[in-house]
Amino acid sequence: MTSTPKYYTQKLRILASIADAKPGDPMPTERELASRFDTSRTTIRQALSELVHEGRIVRAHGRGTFVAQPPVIHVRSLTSLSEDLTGTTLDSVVLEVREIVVGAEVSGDSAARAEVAAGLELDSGSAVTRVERVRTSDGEALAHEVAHLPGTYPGLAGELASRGSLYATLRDAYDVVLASAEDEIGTGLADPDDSARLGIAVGQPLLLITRTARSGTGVPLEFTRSRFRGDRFRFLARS
Amino acid sequence: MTSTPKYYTQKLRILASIADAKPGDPMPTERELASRFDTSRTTIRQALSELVHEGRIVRAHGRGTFVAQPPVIHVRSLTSLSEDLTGTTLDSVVLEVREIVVGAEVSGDSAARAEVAAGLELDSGSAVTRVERVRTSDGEALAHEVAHLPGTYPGLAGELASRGSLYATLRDAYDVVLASAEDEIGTGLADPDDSARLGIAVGQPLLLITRTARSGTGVPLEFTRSRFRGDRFRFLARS
DNA sequence: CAGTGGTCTAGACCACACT
DNA sequence: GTGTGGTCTAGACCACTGC
Repeated sequence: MTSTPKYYTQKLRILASIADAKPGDPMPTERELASRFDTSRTTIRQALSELVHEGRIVRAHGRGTFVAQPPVIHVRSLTSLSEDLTGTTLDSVVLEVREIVVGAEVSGDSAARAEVAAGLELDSGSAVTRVERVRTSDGEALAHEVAHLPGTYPGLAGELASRGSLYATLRDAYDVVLASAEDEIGTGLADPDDSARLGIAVGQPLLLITRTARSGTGVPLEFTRSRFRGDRFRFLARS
Repeated sequence: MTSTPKYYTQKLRILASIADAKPGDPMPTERELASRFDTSRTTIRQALSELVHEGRIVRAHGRGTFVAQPPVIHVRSLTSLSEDLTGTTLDSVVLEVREIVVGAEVSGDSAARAEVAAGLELDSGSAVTRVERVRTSDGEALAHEVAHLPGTYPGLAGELASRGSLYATLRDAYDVVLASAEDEIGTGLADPDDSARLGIAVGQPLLLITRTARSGTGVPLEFTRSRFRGDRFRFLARS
């Protein structure tokens, strides 16, 4: 049997020490923990890093380390296809709405555009509307979401701003009704872009969700990639 | 803007160097990479750790580091409630089948038992059948799964052995039909137990899935907690 | 400015696999 | 034994926050 590494012992001790702490409570500093547990700061950081990955604590550069907030649970209902939340509200901030041409041999993110074309089952050169949003709850950024809709949606930015929900906007302003959806869910790690957009550390676990929604006749109407904070979010699928 | 850390630059360089490598191909050793990129082994390890978390490479203690296999996608179909897989087969190894009493004030895992009682909507003291399995694909351990079924199932271990699928066994041998299910999905980190059971490193990201399945009348018939390897697995939910 | 977390170093020793 | 990855140290400096 492998012996337990030191950092893991420290992790459990730290976990026990915050068992009845409230979200937002400050933790001892890394140097303080290192001296208290008579170990190196490196080892303490390894223990703290796992607790950060598990969503138990959060680190704030220059300010300190704090006990984390409990996770938000995102309910994805089958019958209504609406998005809902237990307890809190999931809002969104639109970063950009623009038209692009998919599958084209343009510089840069051509792989991403080919993927969108495949997801929407479109030919190269088709026009697609791209909607980039940050999903928030209580003012805290939880996810970065890029949706792609086949064709053009004149005035979409304005309609979205006044309605909030993308699905409600599609239904009410454009008569587009989604009948089924498929979500592929995996894990990933925050890169520097995620870090900046979501205010989390690089390397933090993410929940990656790729959604393809279709009409009643099976025509793809939406292809969306979402990157949710793994420490603050859970996904609920009903079937 | 924050400057890019050195380990992140190395990560991208390493990623580029294995762009056209095949799964299973050996990587240079950590010490070799450190000397080649003129940096410390610590920094190289930080870069490699992220690639491990992302499922791009795997580390084997004492043997070396290798390019990882592509992930397996688990399809969770709504209509049949059956479990299926794209490409490969998802098998299972039964570790244990036994009866327990939930919610009881016993030593140790009383919190877990209370949780099971709540999930199955049972009173404290009820009898429950506990089925512990390891899910495998191509002989590789992908997940650890603990299912709880209300009541007793005489001969379940034997029936399971001859049929394989838990749902098929419940339906064919016990006339238990599941009509709906709810999956709560989040991320987690491998602890030493996960590490031993799944053959992965402590701290590796996991996909945590808690499933509650019910009869047509809404009575809970199954409460299962699964811990899937995040680097080798994706979950597909249809609705 | 002082204090926090973030990165990096050079080196040591341990645990494990293979020969 | 040799070589691999796994853990740990003591210290340095950087980047950010808030006084």
